[in-house]
Amino acid sequence: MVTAPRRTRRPASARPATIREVAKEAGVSTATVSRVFNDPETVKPSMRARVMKVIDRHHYVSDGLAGGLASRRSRLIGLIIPTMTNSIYASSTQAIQNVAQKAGYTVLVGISDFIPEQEAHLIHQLIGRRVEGLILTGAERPPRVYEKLRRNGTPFVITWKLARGSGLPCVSFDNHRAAATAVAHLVSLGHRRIGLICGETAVNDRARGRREGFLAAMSKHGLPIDPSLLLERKFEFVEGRAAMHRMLRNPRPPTAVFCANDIQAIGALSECREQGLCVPADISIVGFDDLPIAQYTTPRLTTVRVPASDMGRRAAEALLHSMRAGEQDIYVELPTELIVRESTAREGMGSGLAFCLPAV
Amino acid sequence: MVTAPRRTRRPASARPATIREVAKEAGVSTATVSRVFNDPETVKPSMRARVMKVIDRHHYVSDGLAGGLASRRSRLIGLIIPTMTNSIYASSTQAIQNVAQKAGYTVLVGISDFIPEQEAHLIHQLIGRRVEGLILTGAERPPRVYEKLRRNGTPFVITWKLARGSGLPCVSFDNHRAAATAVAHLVSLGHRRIGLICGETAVNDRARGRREGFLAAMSKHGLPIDPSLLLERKFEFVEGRAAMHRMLRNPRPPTAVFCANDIQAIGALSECREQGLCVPADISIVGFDDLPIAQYTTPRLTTVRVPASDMGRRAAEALLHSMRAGEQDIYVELPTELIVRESTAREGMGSGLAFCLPAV
DNA sequence: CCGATCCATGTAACCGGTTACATTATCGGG
DNA sequence: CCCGATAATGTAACCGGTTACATGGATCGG
Repeated sequence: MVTAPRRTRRPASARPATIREVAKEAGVSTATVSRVFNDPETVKPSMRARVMKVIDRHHYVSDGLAGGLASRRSRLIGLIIPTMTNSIYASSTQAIQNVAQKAGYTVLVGISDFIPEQEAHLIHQLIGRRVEGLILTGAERPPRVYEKLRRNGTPFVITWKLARGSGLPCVSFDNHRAAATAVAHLVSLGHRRIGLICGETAVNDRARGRREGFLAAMSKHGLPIDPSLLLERKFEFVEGRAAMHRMLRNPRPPTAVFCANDIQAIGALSECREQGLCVPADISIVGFDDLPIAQYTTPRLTTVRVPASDMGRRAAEALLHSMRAGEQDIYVELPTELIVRESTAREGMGSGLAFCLPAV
Repeated sequence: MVTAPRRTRRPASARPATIREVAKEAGVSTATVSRVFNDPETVKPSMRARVMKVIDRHHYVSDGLAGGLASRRSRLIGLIIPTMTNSIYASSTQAIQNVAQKAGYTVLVGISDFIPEQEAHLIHQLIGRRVEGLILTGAERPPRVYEKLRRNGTPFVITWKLARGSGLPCVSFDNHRAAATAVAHLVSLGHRRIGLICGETAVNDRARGRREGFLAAMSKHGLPIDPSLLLERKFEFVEGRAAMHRMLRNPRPPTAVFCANDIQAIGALSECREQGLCVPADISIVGFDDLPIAQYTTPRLTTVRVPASDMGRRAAEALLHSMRAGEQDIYVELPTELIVRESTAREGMGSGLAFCLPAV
């Protein structure tokens, strides 16, 4: 039996051209071709033109793997976010992409789905891709992960969570304080029985920060905390809805609910409407994030605006700087802002007001 | 003056370990270490354990650039989408990520922002990263781009647009037909004066498909087309709002509007409410995409459900298959579905109905 | 007990760029 | 017209993995 050649060659047209082929055809050395890309000023215009012609003719695209390996610069930065279904991450991601692109970097995005093991795996993968820097979401992960980052010399920065005291580089706002602001707003409107709907604190230190901010604010204002009014759900509309459903079946339902993110808040809003309750007359709702959609709900959502885009931009800038400078002491705290719209009102206004929505 | 060494070395702890270091310390050859990763069954368990110990101790992470170069397999697939702010792309992206991950691939996402040059640039970049396959949005791009893909042997698949007749591989639904369905629904409710709000057809062949579907359906039903009722805007809530504002200031406003995406539809909805109009009593609105949020608007949005997640999954699967098989004839058409909710009603019902929302 | 076979491992060429350094053109001044 | 400086280009050793092939040891049937 005749053995076929081991590696079946693709048709020539589909095998990308190499720098040596280009160099040969242009009658120059590979170094010159390389310089045409990386240091165009150092090659004489006439020669540059000659090389460019060959490049264009062959649709030559320089191999980033080889280039990255040789130069020890992948021109890649990594980003890990927990989910794509919450559009708040779209804002920060967009901002990061912008900064990165301007600096000549490509962004590798990993989605962890709130699963710590998945996140650790993604970090490993991205280190393997030799990203020159990494933007992480949240600060909580096993020490071995941080150790791996350190040993592989990958600079990183944490977002969405202030990593106070830990010495970890971070660019974020204060989840704790922001949540407290929301509670303070509700208290100032006379609410005393306030519920909380938030993400799963076991796998989400941002949600935990907000929860703790909520609890701290409650006790600061001398309000009792009813554990049956503390609900944790996944980041989905339906989950927010289900949580609110539960909240309303409580023998003593709350007069206001703080939702630690807008997605759940909008689900909650919809559940109230379904139950024939008027927001804000019967019950007040505060969200968190200030998604674009928050201005378009009925009623418009009172929420905590989070500097997602700014945070992304500054995190990326800080990361690029730390990549160049080699030092990692980044600590940036960004402000949040309570946006009061229509979903919150004085406690005890009762139902039947003119602007109360009828159940459909 | 004393010259410093050219390349300042990072501290040893931050220089990632190499396979040769690991091999040496474990007392084996680099081939064995490599096999521990890529072909674990072929190395004796005792040896594997010995190597793994060294790997763990050093937090060794194999260099994907070098590996990709040597094996000619980057284990990367590329995805280009126009924007992150429309969450419909999150669904398809998520699905793609899932399939890719299961097959051992990482997804490189590029955002084109609806700018053709930007898209061409991203495609070039991704080819350069030696993605083994590429998932594109829409079919329209200069021939040189397709030529570049061909010459570099990068398989690809087009999504969000059926590339009929062009012979280009695609997995999509039919924008044209889906839009026509929406119009048919409105016509069946007695509407004759129907407006269109859609994306910018000049840079978006999906929007163009929907627009053409709209026009075709209108003339099929013998309805006149008023150019002043054909509006194109960017994909933003505010843009949909502004478009509807314009629509309503028309001397003869439409009784129904088809919005070629939900984002703009929700903006339009909000503008109607602002103007004291009742949807659907005064004016009907149909969206397109069926974003999760469409169930939570007031009124709930009638819209065309698009198989985003399915499409992403099938596109990724088809791409992986075509990467292996080396052939590129993919043509998959997925169904869409009109989801009738509350934002559409019979024409001429007039205002003042019980469930009409008062302006706030 | 020997050669064929198979399994586990080692050797080293190679992937396609980059870049330090060497070499050759170019140019201005004496 | 020659010399030294400078600009432009070439040479070839890497970068850190992979893998075809070689090698050596164990197994086994005859």
